[in-house]
Amino acid sequence: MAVTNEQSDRRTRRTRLALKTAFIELILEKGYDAVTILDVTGRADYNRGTFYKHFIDKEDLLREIHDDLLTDLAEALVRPYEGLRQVNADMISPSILQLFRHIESHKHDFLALLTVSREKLRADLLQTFRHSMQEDMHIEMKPGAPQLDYDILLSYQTSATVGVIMHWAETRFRYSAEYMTEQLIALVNTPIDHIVFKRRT
Amino acid sequence: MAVTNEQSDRRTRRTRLALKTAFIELILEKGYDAVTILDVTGRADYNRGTFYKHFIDKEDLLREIHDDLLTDLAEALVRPYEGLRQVNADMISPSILQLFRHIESHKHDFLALLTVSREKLRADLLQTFRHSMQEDMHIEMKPGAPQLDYDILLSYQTSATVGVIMHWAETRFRYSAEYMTEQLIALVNTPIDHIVFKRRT
DNA sequence: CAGGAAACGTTGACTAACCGACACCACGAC
DNA sequence: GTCGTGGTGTCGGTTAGTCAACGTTTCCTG
Repeated sequence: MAVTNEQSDRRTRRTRLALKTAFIELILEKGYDAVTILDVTGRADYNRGTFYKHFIDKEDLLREIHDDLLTDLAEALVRPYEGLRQVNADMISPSILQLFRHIESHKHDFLALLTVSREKLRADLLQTFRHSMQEDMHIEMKPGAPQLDYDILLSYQTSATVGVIMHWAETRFRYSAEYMTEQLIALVNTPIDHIVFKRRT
Repeated sequence: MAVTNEQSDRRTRRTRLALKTAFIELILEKGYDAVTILDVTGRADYNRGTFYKHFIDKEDLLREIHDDLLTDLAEALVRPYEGLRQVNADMISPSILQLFRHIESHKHDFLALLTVSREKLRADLLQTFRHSMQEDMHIEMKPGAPQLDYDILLSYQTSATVGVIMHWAETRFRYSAEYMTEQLIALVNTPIDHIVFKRRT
């Protein structure tokens, strides 16, 4: 049997979404291991057999949720750059904001994935962001500035961004996407020698 | 073709509920007359043809929502009395609370019906409440108390209750079901001659 | 360890929902 | 006038989801 359709039929879209949503809720409530297929289909109000029309097993469903999220995030990150011939520093902020807003609107997905596999999520975020930035552009230094290596710059920036995102999630998204963006952009724009670290008295 | 079953199949339950919910949302957004079948099925994400598998037309759908609500309310009203041989005054409060809680949890339905046909809703509420109380019980006066006519008592009580509910809805359910119950019970228990109406100075 | 419950994974017959197409209206625009 | 444009109601063929049933595995508890 061919893998059949993708999202063409309303019914499949509805069902897959309902199963994913139910799964995420249940993971947050009782933890990944404790969730059964029966739980998922029960919560979503579908027949148990229907699950197997769409997914191989629990891991398969989780993997798809994971992949969906990462794909969407990568897309949100580069969408603001679409059509632009070159990207100046002032275009970074909208892009980061898009990214943070998307995370905020999918915070349950994010938290569920976080509880299941924190380090895998971090690693995949790093890899995805790096990859989609690398695909989309390269850099060129203004004359007089020190020449920077793009690969190193990317490592620096993506690590910092992902670090902030993980912290944001782990503190349960206390602040708004707007505030987080503001802070991150401020950090990017502040040379380290403008900051004074003082020893606690 | 037999009328088939009622709510047996998950699919029919899902679909009917989704269509009803979408319809209610749309009524509140743009008004009953402006809502098309295409709007409803679009919002609910179902094929237009599916609508006609379940409902004859827009009025049919509205009528069903209306009937559902009234049936549920009547049921909520008498459920607390179930199994009791006799009902004393102190059992009224839980019953009213049940009723108000149910309305609160279906406030969108209520508001939608309110905007479509205010007076029909009031009339049907009166009729339904009166009917389900009349079915369930009769009264007996304690010796020494003035002998009251049950039919008149019912008119008095149901009108008062429905009046309070309508006011509650029209002020967009500002207060909680608990508060409304408290107030209504206090009114029932306060003889009119304990209240002093003063002319505004 | 045995026995039983609970979840799994799969099957097959049935049916709701899908989609695209049809003809029919109502209405406003040109 | 008539030409869209947009909503209605209906149809037939196709496909997703339903339910009940099956044997299997897993895991707990007496």
